This record gives sequence, C-alpha cells and structure tokens, in this order.
Amino acid sequence: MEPIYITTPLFYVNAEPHLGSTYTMVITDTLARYYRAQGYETFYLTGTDEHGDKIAQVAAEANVPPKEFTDRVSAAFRSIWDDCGITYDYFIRTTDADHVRFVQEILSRVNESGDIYFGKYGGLYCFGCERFYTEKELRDGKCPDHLVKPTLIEEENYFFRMGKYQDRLREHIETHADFIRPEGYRNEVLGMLREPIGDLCISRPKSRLTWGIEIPFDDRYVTYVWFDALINYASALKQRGEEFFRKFWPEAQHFIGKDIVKPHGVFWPTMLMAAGLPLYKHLNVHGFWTVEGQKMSKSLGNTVAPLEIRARIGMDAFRYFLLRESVFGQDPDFREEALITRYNTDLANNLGNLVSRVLAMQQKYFNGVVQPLGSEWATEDKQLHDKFAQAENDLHGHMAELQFHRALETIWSALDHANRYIVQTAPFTMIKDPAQQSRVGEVLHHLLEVIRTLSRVLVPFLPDTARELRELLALPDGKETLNAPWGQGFQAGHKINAPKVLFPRIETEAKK
RNA sequence: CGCGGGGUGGAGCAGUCUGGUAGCUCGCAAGGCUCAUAACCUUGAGGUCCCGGGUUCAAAUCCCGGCCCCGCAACCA
Repeated sequence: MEPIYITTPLFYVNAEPHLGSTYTMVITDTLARYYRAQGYETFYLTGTDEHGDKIAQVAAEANVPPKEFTDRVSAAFRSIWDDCGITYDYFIRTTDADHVRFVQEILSRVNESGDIYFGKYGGLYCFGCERFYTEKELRDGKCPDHLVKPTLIEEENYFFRMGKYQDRLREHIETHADFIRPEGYRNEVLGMLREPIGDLCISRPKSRLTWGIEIPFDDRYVTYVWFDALINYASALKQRGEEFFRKFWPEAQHFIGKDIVKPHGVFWPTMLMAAGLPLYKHLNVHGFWTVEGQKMSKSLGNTVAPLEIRARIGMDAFRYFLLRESVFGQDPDFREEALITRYNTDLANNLGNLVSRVLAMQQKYFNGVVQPLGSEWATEDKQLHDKFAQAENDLHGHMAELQFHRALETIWSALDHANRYIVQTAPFTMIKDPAQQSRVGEVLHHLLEVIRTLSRVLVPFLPDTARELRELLALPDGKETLNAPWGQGFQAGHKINAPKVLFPRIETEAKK
C-alpha cells in the first residue's frame, strides 16, 4: 500500500479559525483517520504561515515583536485544532529554523540552475497589499482593498522564471486528469495557462519589509510570502530526513479552498519543476461555505466559530453536518435549521435510537449477555449482513473520490435497514413466547454486530461516537475486535453495557 | 465582456463524469408497532428534472442554441 500524505493550507496568523478553516480540517482529518484505519502509512500536516508585512504590522500595533506575536497566534490555532480533535501528525510553522533553511536551500538551488534573475520592475504598488497592481485591477485608480492610490515605484527585485515551465505544466495537467480536482478547478487552471503566466517576483527589499526569510544570495532582500509558504509542504518532510521525504513527497495531496488555486496550481508546480523535485499527486480544491444563503464575512458578522458549535452539539455532530451537507468542490450552505434537522434525524433518531433500542432489549431480555448464533442464518439475517458488507465496500469508492456525503449516505442506508430489521423480526413480540427465546437472542446478536460494524466504519467520521459504541459493547480497543468477521465479534457469554443516550434530541422552539 | 457555479415534487438538496424504471431529508395525509431518545416501520399525494433543438433503441445525464439566478473588493478554507 502506498503511503498517504495529506496537507491543509497553512493558516495565515492574522485571522481566526472559522467555519471554513474548520471544514478543511475536518475533511483532511476524516481522510487521515480513514487511511490510518485501513492500515496505510499516513502523514497529515497542518501549520501556520507567519511571514509577511500584514503580520509585521499587526504585531507592531500590538506592540510586540513579530516572532512573539506569531508564537502566540500559532499556539492559539494549534490549541483550537487540538480541542476539535484534529489528529494532525505535525504542525509546521514557517518561522521554524528548519523551514527557513530549506526555503533558502531551494532558492539557492533554483538560482544556481539559472531560473532566478535580478531585474528592474516598475509599477503601481500598494503598500497595504504588499503587491503591484495593473491598471485594470484598480477601482477609480485606487487599490480596491485599501482604497488608496497606489504608488508608482520602480525597484529591483529577484524574479523566478516561471514562464519557462508553463508548457510543461500545461502538458502535465492535460495528461493527468486528477492532478487538480474536481474538474472545474482543473479547467480554471488550464484557463490561466492559456495566457502567458510570466515570471514571478519572489523578493521584497528589506527597505519595505524585513519580516521574512532572507534571500540567501542577497541580504538586502527577503522572500515573497507565497514562495516561502508553499515550500512548507516539502520542508515538513525534509525535517524528518531524506528517506521520509522520498517516501511521502510523491504521494502528496494538498487540500485547499478555491481562493488559493493559483499559487497551488501554477506557482507551486513550476517551483517544484525548477527545484528538480517531483510534482505533488493531487490538488484537491473545495468550495466556500455560505451562511443562511449569504456570503460569510467578518463585516456581515455571520462567521461561525467552530468551538461554539462544538460546545452546542459536540464535535462529532459538527463533523457529521459538515461532511454530510456538502459536496466536495461546491459551495455548501450552513443553515441553522439544517444543522438541527441533520442532528435530530440522522444522529438522534436513526443512529442514537437504534443503539438505544438494541442495547435496551439486550439488557432487558438477556441481562446484557450476548446469545449464541445458530449455524444457519435466516434470510433476513443474511440480508442485514449483506447490506452492511455492501455499504462498507461502496464506502471505499466514495472516499477515494472525496465524496464524503455519499459515504455517509451509504452507511445510513444500511443503518435504516437495521431499524427495519427490528420491526420485521419484532424481537419484542417474540420474547413473549418462551419457544422463541433463542431466536430473539440471535436477532439481537445480529444487531450487536451491526453496532460493532458501525463502531468500525464510523471511526473516520465520528471518532468519539465510534469509541463510545465500542465501549457500550464492552469490547477492548484494537483492530482485531473491530475487524472480526460478522458473527465472530463476541465471545460466548460476553456481556455488554446498558444503553446510553448518544445524541439527545434538540427540541426547537417551534416544537415545544 | 470574460470566467466559474447553479436552475430536479411545497422547502432544502443528491444524482449528471461512467445514458437505462427520478432519490434523500424535512413538510403533508393515512395506517402499523410499542423494544427505543414522542423515537421506529409501512403506504400515499405531490415532479413538463429551466426552455428549444440534436445524437441514441433509450437523455436529468451526452452535443448545440437560448433564458434566468448567484459569485468574481476585502477578511478568508
């Protein structure tokens, strides 16, 4: 099995985690957990992007040195992801000494191979944005961001011969259909490549900005933030040694939001080509959440704080909503009503209640002791088993295509089947007839296998719930218990625990 | 202008890549069950899959044309 390498964008430390960044983390965490559970060797990276003028400014306003400022914010990010149960393997910071060294190494290498040149560049520059503008981009001659007139400056900088690699990149994308996915974003990048991409200015004079990585061959300059930040994906592996790098790098899968397609789809691969490194495997681009149909923005004040939702409904339920309610690549909508409905319907009524009724009967009828299965299974028993086997099988295909909503849909359709199975077999009626006691025991045994199966397949999506299910079944932690074939999950005389309400229903005002 | 996304029963959506009886949740109507978190199960009403052409034995799905809606200043995934 090939190794799996998953990355998130590095979060820029002048913002706070919100629904969008949480979504990225939940998707990648789900995938990382999924692959780990399948036995793949997995490396999952996140971190913070800490250089650049904006950060230097905010730090100055707070009257602390930039490094101290980023230490603080970076730690805050980290602790939020920890609180959300995100299982990243490594948290990189672009201020890490190892990273700085590697960026400089790449710069030197690219410089030596002749792909960096020193040149004069004149243009309209906005100091607020730290970038040049073309006439076309301006609004009434002003920077659309800061609403100030850009300054005409002419300065000398270092440039990366990005244009040189344009054709090679286009060819790569054309011959590798899943290099950038979903397809819409691949087309978008191909669109960018239809026009000349030009060269990339990769330095900033220290006279304007000092908070960055120094250009190794000219101490008057620091590195442009994107050139610095993108390299993190490689430097995080390098820090663990050459062998580690060689093993994971070619398997890299980047997950990003649609706003940063260009740096990842154009800058980064051409940089890799110039540095003589293999290209990443996939660039996976997701959409932007809207909130109640509106664009999410700080000025509208409709941002969603992850820890707040977590406090209200729990992280598992939050994860469920994000994964079930979105289609990867599209712009999903975060609606309060949908959040509650999903919670009550799928989690409380279908999953929670199923577990509850099964464990209650097991307790009531057999004092919690699992009853033996007969050698022959009834037709409905086989169907129940087959339904789950099929679901688990289909799930793999959906995960490979990042179709999280379908993966969950598939599991829930099997879960519905289990609820139906209870009504069809009606153990609560049979139990009244002493002659049918053993059949009731079998039916409940199959239903416990359902719960055990759920505790396995839900691991990536609802990790806490999966663990709780296993604990309710009084099974030890470990793959052997989870992966045992259907019918062989419980030892003779095994006793399970009493039911527990996993997802208390949320009563809305209207229903009270 | 251009680029991207979307138009599917009352609401919100999936399905479109890989054509083959139109699916999910909510809501509505009727019924069943009583193990369970007033949960669960069954049945029903409700759809010109935006419009018009084309390809095909067969189109929500592929091709062509058109209409309408949303996004493309920033924060930001």
